[in-house]
Amino acid sequence: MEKKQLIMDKAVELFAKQGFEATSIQQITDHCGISKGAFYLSFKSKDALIVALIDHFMIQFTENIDYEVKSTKNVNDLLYNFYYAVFHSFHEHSDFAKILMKEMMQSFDEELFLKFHDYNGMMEKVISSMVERLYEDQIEQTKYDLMYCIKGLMKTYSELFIFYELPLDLDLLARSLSEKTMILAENMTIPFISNEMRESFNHPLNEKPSQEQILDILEQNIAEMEASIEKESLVLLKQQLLEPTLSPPLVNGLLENIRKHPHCKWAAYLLRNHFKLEH
Amino acid sequence: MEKKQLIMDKAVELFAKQGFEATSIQQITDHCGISKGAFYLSFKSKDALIVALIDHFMIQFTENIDYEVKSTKNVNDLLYNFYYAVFHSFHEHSDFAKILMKEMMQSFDEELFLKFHDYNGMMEKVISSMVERLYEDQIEQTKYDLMYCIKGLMKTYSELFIFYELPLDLDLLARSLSEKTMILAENMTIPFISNEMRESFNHPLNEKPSQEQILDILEQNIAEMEASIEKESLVLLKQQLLEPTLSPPLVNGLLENIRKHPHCKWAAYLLRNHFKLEH
DNA sequence: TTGACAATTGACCAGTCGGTCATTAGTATA
DNA sequence: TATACTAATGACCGACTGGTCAATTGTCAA
Repeated sequence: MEKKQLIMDKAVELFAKQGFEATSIQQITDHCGISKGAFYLSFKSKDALIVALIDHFMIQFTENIDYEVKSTKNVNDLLYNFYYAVFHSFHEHSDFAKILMKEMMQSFDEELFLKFHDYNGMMEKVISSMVERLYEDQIEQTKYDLMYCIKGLMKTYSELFIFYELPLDLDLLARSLSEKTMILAENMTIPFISNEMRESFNHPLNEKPSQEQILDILEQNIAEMEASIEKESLVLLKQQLLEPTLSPPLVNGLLENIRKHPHCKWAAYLLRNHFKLEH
Repeated sequence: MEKKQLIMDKAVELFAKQGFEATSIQQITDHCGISKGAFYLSFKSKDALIVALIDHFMIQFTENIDYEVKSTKNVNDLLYNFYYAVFHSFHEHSDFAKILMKEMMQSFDEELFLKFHDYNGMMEKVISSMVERLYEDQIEQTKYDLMYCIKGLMKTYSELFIFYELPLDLDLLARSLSEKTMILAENMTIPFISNEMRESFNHPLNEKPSQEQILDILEQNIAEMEASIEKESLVLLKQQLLEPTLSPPLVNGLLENIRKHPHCKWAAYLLRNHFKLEH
């Protein structure tokens, strides 16, 4: 299994440098010191590799931001923590961030397109819930504009340190962008994005995952993990999913146990939303 | 020569739909109803085609915005006219805008990268001069942040109607974004982008074109045009460049004559900057 | 040491690509 | 009609791609 990880690590490097289409499997396997045949023992195709990469990183990214927003109690810290977490994640995985920015715009493959669409929808949900917590119904008219401004700031300021390799003052950046966001939220009067407009490029794909789907993922995670606190926590959470007996603090603690494990991030995100825990 | 235009038109359609790399020359020639060999009578390679496309549209785009900003007398209309012109151009050439957004991020080819860099630099100059006219030295600290916010708004709101095909209320959009920009300019206090930072991803490429270079371009334009008012204007402007005799209004009138002709946009832009005409 | 099994290899395949060029079709002049 | 010229064609080329699979190597229990 660590062969899979090796391939993913080296592939991310090459994709970031040259792009997905421009990188051949031969290059990847040369870079790994393995044969071409060995690649196909770990991934059934080149497309399967990029899908695995996107899932691997996007799940971590989405979960991190979601957790940060949900676990911030003081509303005054919300924007700061959000931006800090966003750019911290981008910076930590800057090679993947490069791939994301390059390929997101031109995923002609149906499966990839839907994937990006889904993760985009999740991110919008996180931003939306943050905006609602911040301003409740004060900015009903301009809510969607504010969300798009936040996304615009994220994108533009990301490019600065993703494509140019600058030292990054995360604290200053988060303070600067949260100030900009607050200024906009409190002064905007002319919305451009209406409710109907948003619905016309609707998100019919972003269905809530059913309990069965969550169960599947849990069982899969449990199966592929060695004995550990994380594994026991997963088993307990699975029981809780089937028949709730534990109190919220206990459930929350179990989630804290598993969320640090990279392979459990997705399960943690789904369960947190399922149990409607705010932190 | 109109074969060249046919190929460019059809290629833009296909590139917008499928991307540059994913579109083969065979597809383009099939779509044009010509043979593969005929393609190579008009362009020496596939790369030469995309370079020609980028130049063709970027020159028009840059020139349009520059003209709009320079010719707006009333400072109160400046932002509105700027955004209106930007999105009007994007909308008018939405197929090319798609290509631009997709390929700009991943131009591994040295020549293309420098081209994008150059046009980006020109666009920043236009925005910079606009910001300076609007706020002079009131916002020295936050000037670059404001510029990046403007670019962020442009990018994010472009996606709305470039990738989803929505009806576009240009007036509302321009009003909405210019309000946002003004709010930011007047209230921002925490800059993130410092002078030193900007210099570290510097623009050493964006040299002023020399008089000789402008002359070259003028002569090239004159040579490939049939007799017309535009051609005569070009000849007069060439003389003016060599030894200035005409008064500013006359020069301005000549520029007005040529700027509507697609092939003269570039010359008009260069000359306007050379003669330092404000409108 | 043997033999059964799993892991790994890289030559090979069919297909696509950008690009070339001998050949052909079209056209205007004499 | 014959000639001279250009415009246009598409079969062909070499390079490279993602993917396969018979052959080889490595591993470990008997």
